[in-house]
Amino acid sequence: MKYAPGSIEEKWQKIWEDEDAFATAQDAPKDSAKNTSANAGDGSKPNFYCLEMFPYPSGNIHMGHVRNYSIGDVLARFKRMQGFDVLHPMGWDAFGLPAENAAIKNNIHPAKWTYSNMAAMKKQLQRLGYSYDWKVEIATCHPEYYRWEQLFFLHFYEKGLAYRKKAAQNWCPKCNTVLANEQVIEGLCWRCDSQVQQKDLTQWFMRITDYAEELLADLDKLGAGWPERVVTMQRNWLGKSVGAEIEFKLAQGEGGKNKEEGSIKVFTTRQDTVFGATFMSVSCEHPLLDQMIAGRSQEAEVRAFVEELRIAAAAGAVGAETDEKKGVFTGAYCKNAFTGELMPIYVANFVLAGYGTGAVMGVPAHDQRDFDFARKYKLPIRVVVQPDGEALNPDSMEQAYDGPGRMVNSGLYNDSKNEEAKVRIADWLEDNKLGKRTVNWKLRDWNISRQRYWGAPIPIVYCEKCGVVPEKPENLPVVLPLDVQTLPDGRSPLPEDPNFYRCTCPKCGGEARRETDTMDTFVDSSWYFARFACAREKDRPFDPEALKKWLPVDQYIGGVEHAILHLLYSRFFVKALRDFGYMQLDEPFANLLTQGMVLMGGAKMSKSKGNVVSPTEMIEKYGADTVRLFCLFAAPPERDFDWTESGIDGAYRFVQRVWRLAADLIGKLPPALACSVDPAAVSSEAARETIYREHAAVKKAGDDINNRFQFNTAIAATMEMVNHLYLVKDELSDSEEGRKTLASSMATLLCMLAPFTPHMSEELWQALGFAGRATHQPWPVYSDKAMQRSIITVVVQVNGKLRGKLEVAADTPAAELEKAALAEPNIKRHLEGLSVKKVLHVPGKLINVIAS
RNA sequence: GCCCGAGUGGUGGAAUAGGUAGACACAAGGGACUUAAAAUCCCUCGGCUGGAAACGGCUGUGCCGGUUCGAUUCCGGCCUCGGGCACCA
Repeated sequence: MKYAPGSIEEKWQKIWEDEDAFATAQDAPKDSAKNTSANAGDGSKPNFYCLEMFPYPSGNIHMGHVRNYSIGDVLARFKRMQGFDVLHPMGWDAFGLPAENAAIKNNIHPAKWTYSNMAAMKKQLQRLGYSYDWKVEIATCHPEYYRWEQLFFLHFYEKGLAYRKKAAQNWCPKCNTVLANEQVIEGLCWRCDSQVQQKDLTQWFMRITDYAEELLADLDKLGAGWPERVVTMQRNWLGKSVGAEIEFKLAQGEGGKNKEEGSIKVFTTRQDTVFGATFMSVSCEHPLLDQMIAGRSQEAEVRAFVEELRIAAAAGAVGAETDEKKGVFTGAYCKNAFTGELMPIYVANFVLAGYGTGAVMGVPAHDQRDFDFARKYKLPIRVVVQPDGEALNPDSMEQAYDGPGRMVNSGLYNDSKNEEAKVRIADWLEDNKLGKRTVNWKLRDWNISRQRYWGAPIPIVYCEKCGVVPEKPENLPVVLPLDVQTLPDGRSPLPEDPNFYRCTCPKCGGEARRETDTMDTFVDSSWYFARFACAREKDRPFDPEALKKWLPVDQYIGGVEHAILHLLYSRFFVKALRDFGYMQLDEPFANLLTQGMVLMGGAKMSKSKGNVVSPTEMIEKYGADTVRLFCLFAAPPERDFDWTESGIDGAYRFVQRVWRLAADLIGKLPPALACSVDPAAVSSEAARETIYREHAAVKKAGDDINNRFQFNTAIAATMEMVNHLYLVKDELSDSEEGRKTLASSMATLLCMLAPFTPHMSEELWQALGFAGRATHQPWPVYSDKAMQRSIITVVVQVNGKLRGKLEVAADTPAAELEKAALAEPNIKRHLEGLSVKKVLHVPGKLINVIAS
């Protein structure tokens, strides 16, 4: 019986499909509720939602997909064997730019390109034997999907959570569209690495900042189920700073001829250092700037400086910490209400217009950047916080001091701790209406407008009479027209397609123009996991009962590159949908596994580097089972691993080794179930040892899969079992009890391998004459009794060093054991000339003789 | 600069609760089978070292120190690599 993976795999994929082997009970029972306990006790089947990040239909799956989906599939299959009702769906993140680029390049319609890619990739996924319930497949480019997204947009709009704003936006010249802040990585476009520019545009925003506090607070809830670094990355991205806003009134400076009106507000986390504020710096976009410099001798110089910064920003030369701190005096002053002193106002290149108030009070003694700036422009430095046991001298300081200490030069706050002063000064600001406590976030609202064609239309209409008018829910979906020609320069055809943009105003019925921007595709992927729970729902986006049953996702698996983008947007969406009344859920993903990359020669696989391994070729050569097995055996899932030819060869060898082992036993074994032989019922040592190893392997593999996602060691456990079975199979084949033992072990082995190499397991399960399907077997149950060995090895140490081993009966009394340990020749030798102080005994493990 | 994570054989990696370091593989070497090769099956495999052998000794988990009968594991300090954030006031 030769191992021919191709035909076996095809055979079983067909059978699984015919038998609808991976169907989920989509009609949730009426009183369903999230129930993830394997022993619910009430007879209902516990449920488990296993989800892998759905792919963009580029046309071909790559090894990263194979790894991602193999991890998910092992878990889904394992959970089914454990008795869970498992939802394991797959779909397509089908809108997006590559479809348009391909359209331009190959002169094919984006829709056609996308749909044929989806079909091709679906075949590839099926070829890998993944246990998806394809009946709930979804594609975000389908109007039946995005109609609900458009409905959600109307809710966002109605609640003021979607709004239009003109502002400087991140613009990618290559993609011809704006980008959200999250999509700009170190000043470059996340997709094409082009230098991002700034452009003034009117765009639609989602008010994600309204949820900042909750997004931050709920990170704590995720703690146990999410990798710490993802939580940290989100926390940093939200960027909460607690401090105060302080108002500084403009004041008459020397020879001031200008009328000084208004005030400059700053945000600071260090209001305790306000007595040390000796100058003010503002961004070049500060609203009071024009007024401050108008007619002053400094005007020309300031304008030149501002222009210089603007050119740099437009070219994408975004400021970095390493850039030289530069500024120009405006000629204007403001007054520090605490010291009564005048503070010169500078325009400075390091002040961000978009953070805080666009103005910063300069406290040179206690902020490094202000310190550098003050030294450069000869501005006064005043120490107001003294660290314990050290006296800072403003003239000799070499760097700012930003640690804790006692207040000095700060009027009535002197001598108090700076943390106390922080509170009292905040109180004072509020009492005297010169400021207030406030919180600042790094998080910005989410720009979701894209000047692209292949996306979900934003359901908004512009009417000359009524202004911005939301589409009526009953008019949804606003269908993206498919009968358009993509434009060669990448611009969207929608603004030039009257059939699309011409419409009637939902309010007054007059002629109006449709919004021609489409939604960021990250909107599409921010709620797909919920739709999977009730994908066939026709008249509403969700069936609340189904959501209650399946959400949150019990295990979400995907690449860490989505740590901020997708995972943050999805969390926001769930909270918003909850507030719209669609779900009772705070967080979408209870547990998150971020899998590592598949590398080749230490580098990420990429076409340009020429180090790509095609999954299709590998499957042809070795079969899907081997490819799956290797992806999981090479390393633990979170870690990157290197693809090696010899590595997959090894996996292939193992698969064949199992095959030969079973082939040799076909027709010789009685039908059996996993773990079905009582060790007390066998007489031979070989049989007992085999049963012992069988149960130990089940325990280890189950633990490794369930609690640790350590698939590599779970596989290692099956390998050890196979190695052992090779050694004993001839001996055991000779007796009735031996054949029973072998049959039980083989059943156990095939069950344990079923999540990893499902086709081979099915085929051998059938060939050995076992009943039913390997896929539908319960996960084997080990018994502690079967794992009790009668002879155990006890390690003997002298002063913590291994000096000998004792093979003894497991029930040897402790005193006798210790005696035997001391009598062991090598131990005796090491104790020569020493006196025994103590004998430490860890039962069943070791004896440590402490002597000196 | 700040915040995470990781450093273990020739290689990928094990050691789950402080208790036999190197499971399981890959590579390498040897043997059996074969006319031969491949495949397969079996054995060896951290370094140094004693012994004919059986079996021992020393050393060893990035570096230095600490706690402990005992440390890859805990604590303190450092080094290197990887990742994230980065003019955030």
